[in-house]
Amino acid sequence: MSVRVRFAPSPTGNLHIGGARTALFNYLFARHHGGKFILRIEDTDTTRSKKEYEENILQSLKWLRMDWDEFYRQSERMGIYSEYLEKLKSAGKVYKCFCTKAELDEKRRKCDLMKRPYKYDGKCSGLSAEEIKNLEAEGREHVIRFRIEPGTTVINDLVRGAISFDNKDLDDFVLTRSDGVPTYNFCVVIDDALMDITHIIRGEDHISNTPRQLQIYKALGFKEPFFAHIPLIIGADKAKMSKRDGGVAVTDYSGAGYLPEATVNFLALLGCSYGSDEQVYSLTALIEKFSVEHINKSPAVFDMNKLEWLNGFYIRQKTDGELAGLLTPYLAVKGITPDKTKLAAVIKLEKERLKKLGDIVENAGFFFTDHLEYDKDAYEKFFKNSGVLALLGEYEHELRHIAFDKASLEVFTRGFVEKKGLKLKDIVHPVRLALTGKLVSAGLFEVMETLGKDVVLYRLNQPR
RNA sequence: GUCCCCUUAGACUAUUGGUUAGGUCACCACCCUUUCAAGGUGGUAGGACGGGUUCGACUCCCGUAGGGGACGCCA
Repeated sequence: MSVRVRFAPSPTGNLHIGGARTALFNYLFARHHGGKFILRIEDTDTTRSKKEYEENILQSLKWLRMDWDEFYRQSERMGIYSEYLEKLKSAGKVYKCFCTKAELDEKRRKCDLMKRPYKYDGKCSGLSAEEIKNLEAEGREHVIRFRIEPGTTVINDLVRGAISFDNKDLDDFVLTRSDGVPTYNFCVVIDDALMDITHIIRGEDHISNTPRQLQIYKALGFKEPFFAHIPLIIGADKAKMSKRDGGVAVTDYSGAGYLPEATVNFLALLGCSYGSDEQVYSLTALIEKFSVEHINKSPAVFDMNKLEWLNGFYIRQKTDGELAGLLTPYLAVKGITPDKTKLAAVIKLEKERLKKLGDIVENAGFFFTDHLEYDKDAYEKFFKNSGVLALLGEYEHELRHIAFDKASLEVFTRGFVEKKGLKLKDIVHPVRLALTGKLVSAGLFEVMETLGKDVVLYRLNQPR
């Protein structure tokens, strides 16, 4: 049987960067084996699921270049779940539970107080037909719970080997809510079985759900899939990823100007290896080399440094033309709409200095503005010095007669400082400050050439 | 607290009982140099701890410590 895997996000938030990695591993596995990658939206939580989140998830997956072969939405499959619920009912595997949320909350609170683990106590598991009738007559709502069998449940995990659970640590969990909508633990099983999912690759946060799900497989006589629980991504502080780690949503990263190639490459490297010391992998290369055997067991820290390095690397691989298209939106949001020639010249200078596309604004904004903002400390240091100002004045004066290409500018400038008995840096730094407002930039003479004579002469006069 | 999982440098990883424990990011130094970046060269830094098993342990087993996850009418 050919491989079929799925990514099953719930649309209760934007696609999480960790979720994207889970999707990636599934995608790589499917493509590596020539199997199918299925996308299934798990939207049974009707109060929290939002269409906009589903759209964000689809958009993020597309941005990462992951295409899916089949698409499902659990909310559209309700009939199927109730059909299987009937089977469980007639097999006596489930029961109605009339406990209210308030009652359960109270029990949980008490357990917490006594430092005892909470587990549903099975209060309603032995209700007689008559008791049920009476409760229903009172108009009491109920959920359906699954009756856990005694014994032990073993997960044969492709990443971790055998993981075994004593069923007495499991409680009778809810299959359908009081409004009749089935819950996650029920729907996943039905869907995975009916969709012929062969391998379930998901985050290790699902390990503890797996024994419950396995019980449903057994009760319904479904064939068990293979499981591979992958380690989670954690933040620099070793806790869950948070906003401070650079964003939790894929769209945070796309928005900041990380390239999909870099993001995919980086995520693929977290918690997995590919049989060589190479760090740079295209999607195609990842597909070729991916293997669950190479997935690690321990959580991986999301290392911004490495992401930035990879992203800078991929930016440098882009052609100037590609970069023009990529960078334009980042300038546009700042109201900058450069002409093609100017943009091309700026890209040449900034390309190898960008860690992310969004850096273009900070790095090169001065090329496109009429109102320079000067670095405050640097301004004090250089432009409160009459000697420096006089020097700038002379430089500007002589510059009027110089051809404005970087080679001529450099020859002239070197001659100028030599004549004055100065070092090159004595003129370069104040000039850079006057032209860019900053102490760091691309090569000064290239900057001058790109800025053009008029602007350069004008800006050299401004500090006075 | 209970259950489950994990543990090679600051970070990601290689190693599958015999290696001078390898690579990458970060960091440091030097080169290049007008600053930054890029590039080049070199460097600092690692098997959590304690017991076993074995001729030999990073690798296997046990314990401890630390970390992560789960404990919902969320997924």
